[in-house]
Amino acid sequence: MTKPEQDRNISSSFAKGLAVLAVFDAATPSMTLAEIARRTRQDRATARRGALTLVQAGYLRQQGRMLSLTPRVLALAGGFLQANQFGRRVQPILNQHARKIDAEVSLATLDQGRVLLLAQSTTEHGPITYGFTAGAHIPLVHTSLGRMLMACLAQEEAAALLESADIPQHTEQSRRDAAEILPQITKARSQGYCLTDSEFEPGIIGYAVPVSRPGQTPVVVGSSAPRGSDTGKNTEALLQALQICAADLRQTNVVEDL
Amino acid sequence: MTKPEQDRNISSSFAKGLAVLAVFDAATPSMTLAEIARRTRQDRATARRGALTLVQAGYLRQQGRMLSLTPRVLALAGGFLQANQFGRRVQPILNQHARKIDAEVSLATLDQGRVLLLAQSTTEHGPITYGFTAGAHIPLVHTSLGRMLMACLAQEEAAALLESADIPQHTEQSRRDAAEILPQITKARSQGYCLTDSEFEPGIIGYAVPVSRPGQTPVVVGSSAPRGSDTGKNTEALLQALQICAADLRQTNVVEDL
DNA sequence: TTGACTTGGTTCGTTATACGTACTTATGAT
DNA sequence: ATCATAAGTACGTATAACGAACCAAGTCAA
Repeated sequence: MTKPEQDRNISSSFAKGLAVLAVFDAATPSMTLAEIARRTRQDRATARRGALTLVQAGYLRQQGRMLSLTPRVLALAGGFLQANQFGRRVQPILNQHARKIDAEVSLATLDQGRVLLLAQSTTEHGPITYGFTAGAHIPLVHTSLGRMLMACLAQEEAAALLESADIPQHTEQSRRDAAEILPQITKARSQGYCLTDSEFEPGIIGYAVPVSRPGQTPVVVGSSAPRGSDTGKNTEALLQALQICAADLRQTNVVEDL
Repeated sequence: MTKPEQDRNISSSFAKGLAVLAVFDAATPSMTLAEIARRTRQDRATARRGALTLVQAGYLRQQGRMLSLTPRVLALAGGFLQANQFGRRVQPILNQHARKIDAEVSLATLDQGRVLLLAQSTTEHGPITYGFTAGAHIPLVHTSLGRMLMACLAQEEAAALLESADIPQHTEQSRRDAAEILPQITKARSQGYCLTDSEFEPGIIGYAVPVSRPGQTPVVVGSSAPRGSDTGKNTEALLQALQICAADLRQTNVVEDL
């Protein structure tokens, strides 16, 4: 037939099941079977089998007709975090610098065109907290982390990614034109850091610098602070602190291969 | 035939694939195909299909003949953490009390008979850090967290769990006899807290108190500190702080249903 | 060197199994 | 009541997962 040569090395049922697990994100923490089927574009019966299998495996729990994730999914992430020594090597560095600059410091990478938060300092001092956690997806085009990540890519890749991304309007200052944003990315790449001003949260300036070396999987660290009177002076200090943080992280070699 | 009546609602291929994903834990962060097959007790060809599917889905990466987890698994955990407001509600509470008592505070639950770390304060002050992260499995029988978790179960359940658990010898002080440990659990249940002394790390005292209400899924918070001259006085203060921490967590209602 | 062993990859016939349609039974809102 | 949506059940069919058998390449010991 005109069948697209189904790869015998790939288990399609497994792939479909994984898709079911993956639809549970921050936006939709608990869903009905019908909803899962719709979002995964799977047949209801198929989605149901996948979901019930996940329930039996302990990754989903069913209360009434709603399905939601169980803590067991954390164990999957735990494997990654432990393997890469996040607890022992990464987190201390983030915390140390966070305390120094008195603001939250975040480590992020790209995951299927979205910004994936890998780790985050969790000292209490920071004036702002968005409530993000490791594993959270954050906006791509209007955050310093996202733009710096795109700047880690080659120009064409960044342009393509930006093109395919949707551009929401978080604040009045959010730039909405890709033609206006791309130069910002180019600039970030050449100067080695990225600043955003009020494009995600009004009055908040975002700072980000790269951690990964050119060619590697993009990884960046960033922070944010409210715009104040001494912003100019602070910017200098913050960026410098982030650069040191990035250097410390590079030395651990844990971000070598993500 | 004598077939064990395979449930038509469960996708066995999917379940097998999940098993492949789950073998990647802290002990074995990267494995070969043959190793995966052995540990999952699957046919080599079957394990290979599962692993390749995971690679294609982006959860595993292949370098040479070694397979390891990608950061994408964090996104799965992120769904759970965001859904339960860990970043916004849980983490701040843990940090706050950690700072007060100047030690790491951990939140844990039971997952298939093992202790699963849900979250952890990450202030830098604490004198000791084991490098555990959210999603890590920690010892069950020789930690205060583990024993307090067992104490949250009914006596028979706890006994059964203890019976089935293996009892390693982390230190010279590690009690190795279940008949000696069970009373400790009973005691923890009746007095509402649990202490362990040097059974996991020499010279370290572990403290834990329950968070969940009786009947709910067991959840506990705990901390640890080196044994000092003023231990007795500290114990009082630490336990009290943990109790308050637990009460604060209860008020958030986020641990209601895990 | 040889030989025994492990690993990764491929092929392929068989059969188990996942699929999806169709139908029935809840649930809930208007 | 009706209409709409969700969940559960059943089953015939097509397919896709299975695992045995195979080859090739590497590893280690004798």
